[in-house]
Amino acid sequence: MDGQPATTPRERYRTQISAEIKQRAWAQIATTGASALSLNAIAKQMGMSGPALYRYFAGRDELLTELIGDAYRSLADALRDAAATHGGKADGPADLARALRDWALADPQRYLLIYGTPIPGYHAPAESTHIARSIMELLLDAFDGLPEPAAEPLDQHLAAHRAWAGDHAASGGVLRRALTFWTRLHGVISLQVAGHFTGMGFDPERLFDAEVEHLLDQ
Amino acid sequence: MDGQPATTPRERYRTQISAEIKQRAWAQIATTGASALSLNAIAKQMGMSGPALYRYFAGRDELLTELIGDAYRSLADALRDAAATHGGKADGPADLARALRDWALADPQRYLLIYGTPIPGYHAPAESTHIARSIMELLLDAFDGLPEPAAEPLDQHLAAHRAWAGDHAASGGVLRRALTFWTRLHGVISLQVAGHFTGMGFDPERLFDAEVEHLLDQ
DNA sequence: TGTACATCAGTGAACGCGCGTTCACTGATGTAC
DNA sequence: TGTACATCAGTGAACGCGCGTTCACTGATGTAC
Repeated sequence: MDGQPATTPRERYRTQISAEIKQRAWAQIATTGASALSLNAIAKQMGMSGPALYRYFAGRDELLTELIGDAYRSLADALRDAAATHGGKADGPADLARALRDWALADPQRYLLIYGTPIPGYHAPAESTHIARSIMELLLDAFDGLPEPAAEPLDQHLAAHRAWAGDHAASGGVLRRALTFWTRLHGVISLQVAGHFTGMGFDPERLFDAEVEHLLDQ
Repeated sequence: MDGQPATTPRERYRTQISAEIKQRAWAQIATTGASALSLNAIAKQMGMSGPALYRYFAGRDELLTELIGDAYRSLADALRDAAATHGGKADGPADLARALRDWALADPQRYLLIYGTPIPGYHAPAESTHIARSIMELLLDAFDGLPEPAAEPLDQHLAAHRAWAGDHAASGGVLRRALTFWTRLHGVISLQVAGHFTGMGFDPERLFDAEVEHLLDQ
């Protein structure tokens, strides 16, 4: 009758519990940071015993791996949405910038899980490399076709070392602008998220907006 | 006979052991990161029992506080040296940029101790605010007196919210350029240190140098 | 120079904690005939 | 519809670990007379 793959009650239950574990893991990370992520603490919150979680994740590292994957995917989605809703290309980069910023500030620890201090002894899953690359492609798309400013020495180097651009046929100038865009945004965001602007008096958003403004005449 | 404050053998011994503790703490941080800093592990390395360290530091937090203070001071010194050795002002900012980069890459974990993900439950000592401010003053000095480019809307906002500039009489344009300089450099450095450039193919140093190049016509 | 005392670095045992992970198990839910 | 079996979520005890920190103590070093 229905063509969808049948989902048994047990399967539904499984995915539900699995989702709750992740959700509580995120809540924990949001308050105490990723290094304090504890399976036992999550289990206790859910009214279960610690070993029960091993029915859902092979261990702490696997849970962390899934969380990092989710974070990456969530960011990629947010940027893809921002790129899609804006048809006209002229404001493309600016929209991506604001999407990145909103995503980062919505949950700073989630941002830091990806772009913050690497967790000692932990190696990012291979999947994250793919997602990171697809994010870069979104950036390249946003800059591709914009009026190109004067060429710079860096353009040649990037054009010659474009492994990160995949199949994208972006010019050296586009590569440079997209990459510079990316590093500048992270400069403002990471300093803000780590609290280095607190007490300085100015509004970080103004600083961020100014960086975005400079994109087009960069 | 000698006017210096007398240093007894005991005092000398104390400062020596104290220094060795810190040194081993740094070595530990360099390999496993700050969150894994362990008093017991340090004591074991030194062939002492754990509680012995309490003769030198009131606890783990105090040791961390001192390390962070040392890191801040070390960075401030490096930047001050870079500012001092260069008499001509034109290249001042570029020298500061390279000093910052060299300092960060010489010991990435030390850089991350300050600019990376904040340690959960730990609050930076008040001293670090002072040092951070003195660093910003070095930046302002470096930009002060350079030919000023066109004014920007951000200039006014910064001129009106200049708590972080202390007594410095820098113009809005100088405030903006110094601050933007700072965030852009951290963008490149933090992404590199967190490993987000690995496998991308290009040379991060070229990207950094390009950012520095843009300083003067910013 | 010698003796009595004070200082203080370091020890070892102990406390209480939480962690990740394994293991044999109970008991409920689903499946096959 | 009913019975026999398989699946599998969750439990509780246990292992071994390392952590920060306290406490009463030993023994060496320094100080005062």
